[in-house]
Amino acid sequence: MEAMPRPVTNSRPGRPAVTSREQILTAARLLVERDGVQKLSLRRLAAELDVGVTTLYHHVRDKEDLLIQLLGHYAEQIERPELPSTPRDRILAAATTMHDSLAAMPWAVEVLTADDLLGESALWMVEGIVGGAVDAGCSPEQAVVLYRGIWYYTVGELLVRAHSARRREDERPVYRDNVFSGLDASRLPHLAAIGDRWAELTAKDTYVEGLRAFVDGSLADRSR
Amino acid sequence: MEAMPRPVTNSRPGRPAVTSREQILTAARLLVERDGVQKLSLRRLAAELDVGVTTLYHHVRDKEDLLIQLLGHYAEQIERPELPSTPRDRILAAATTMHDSLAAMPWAVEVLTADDLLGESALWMVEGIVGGAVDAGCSPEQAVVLYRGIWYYTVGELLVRAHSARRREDERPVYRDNVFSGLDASRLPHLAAIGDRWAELTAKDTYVEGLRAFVDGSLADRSR
DNA sequence: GGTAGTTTTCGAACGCGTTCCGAAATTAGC
DNA sequence: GCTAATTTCGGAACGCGTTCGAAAACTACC
Repeated sequence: MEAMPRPVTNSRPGRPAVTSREQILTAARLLVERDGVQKLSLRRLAAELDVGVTTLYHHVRDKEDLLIQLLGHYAEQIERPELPSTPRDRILAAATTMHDSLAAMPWAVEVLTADDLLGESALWMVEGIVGGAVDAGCSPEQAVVLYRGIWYYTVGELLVRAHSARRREDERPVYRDNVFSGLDASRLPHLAAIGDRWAELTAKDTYVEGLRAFVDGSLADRSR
Repeated sequence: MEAMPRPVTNSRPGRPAVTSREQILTAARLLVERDGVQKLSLRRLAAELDVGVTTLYHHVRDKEDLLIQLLGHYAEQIERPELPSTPRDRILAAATTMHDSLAAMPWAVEVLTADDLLGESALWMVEGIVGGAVDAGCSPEQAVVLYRGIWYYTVGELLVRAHSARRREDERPVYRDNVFSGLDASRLPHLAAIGDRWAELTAKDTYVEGLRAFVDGSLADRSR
């Protein structure tokens, strides 16, 4: 974090910058990996870089922007698996990679809704899904609808599960667990029949199961 | 917000409460409807009730708790439509009601991931989905998986769309619009083929379309 | 009436994201 | 060299959610 000697002529007028977007992102990554994303604040980041807090705002628009760019950094490191040649399986594989990669970055959930995805370097996964859909006989419109559905489903799953995981850490009771015990069996017969098993059933990871259902259902009513 | 004269004997020991959960929620609702959810802060709320800020923390655990309870209040007002008798259509109708009700409360997105749903008064929608699935031949396990998939998909759709809507308000450019113009057609052929139409295609509301695909795909591989 | 126990209130303080605006440090033109 | 333009820096301040702890207001019991 040492200020290195700059070239005497710096092409542009104005006060020379003491830091850069690149340095900020590197430091942010360091902080996230060292202390967790919860501890990442602009003030800490500025302190780490030995820079005024507001200085950061000349390089990133706001904290969300920072996190999005950080996500982009990580997205470049996602290793790209060999996608299957069958269209349907290609869709499933790309979506699963997308999901698992994001699930492996627990801090990412805070910005998941921000952008359709993780940046240019991760578009190959979108391509895998859209291309698979087209190869399976979908029109471009249907392919985009399919991709968006997968994205919604994936984001929802990640956010809801991350939230309930955080709750469990804080030892706050999960709301539903209490409600499902004493249900009015005449008004809500099926829920009452499930009863206590609800907690157990919602604990299971069923991402791929739902994904398969969604993809198969989408491909079933494609044109031609 | 006047302190009304209390009965001389108050059953419980301790300093008498100057406000109640009920009053807090009512005031919060007022603030939300008057100034929007963005302006709802515990400080404003305390000022509205003429009460110290920290006093609120004896009636609600934190702001998220407040919003969840607020959501529960609103959920009671969701009018309950006649659900179709066909299992599949019943699922679709219940899910659509769930989605549309939440979409009509734009402030609700801030807590959507918090709970599986909107409180006890809205369980009839869950019952509609789970019951429909069971009536269609699903096992209880499959029914719960189906419900959770719908919930993930719905939450994801609401959050992503709410986020991009907020972006549009702030006049921040949507990231993807810029990226999709110049794509490497050799690496990402299908995305390049779609090109500029991406923005237009993602603008459309395709919730029900995806929902139908998901439900049909789930029901297709049910037991028996 | 006094004292103990209980519950609620609320001011003070912390760290946070963000905005404002004047100061500082550089280049370009004279 | 001087001045103007330009760009970045960073201190001060705002409102926010949240925590802490001491004081207040009540009941119950002696």
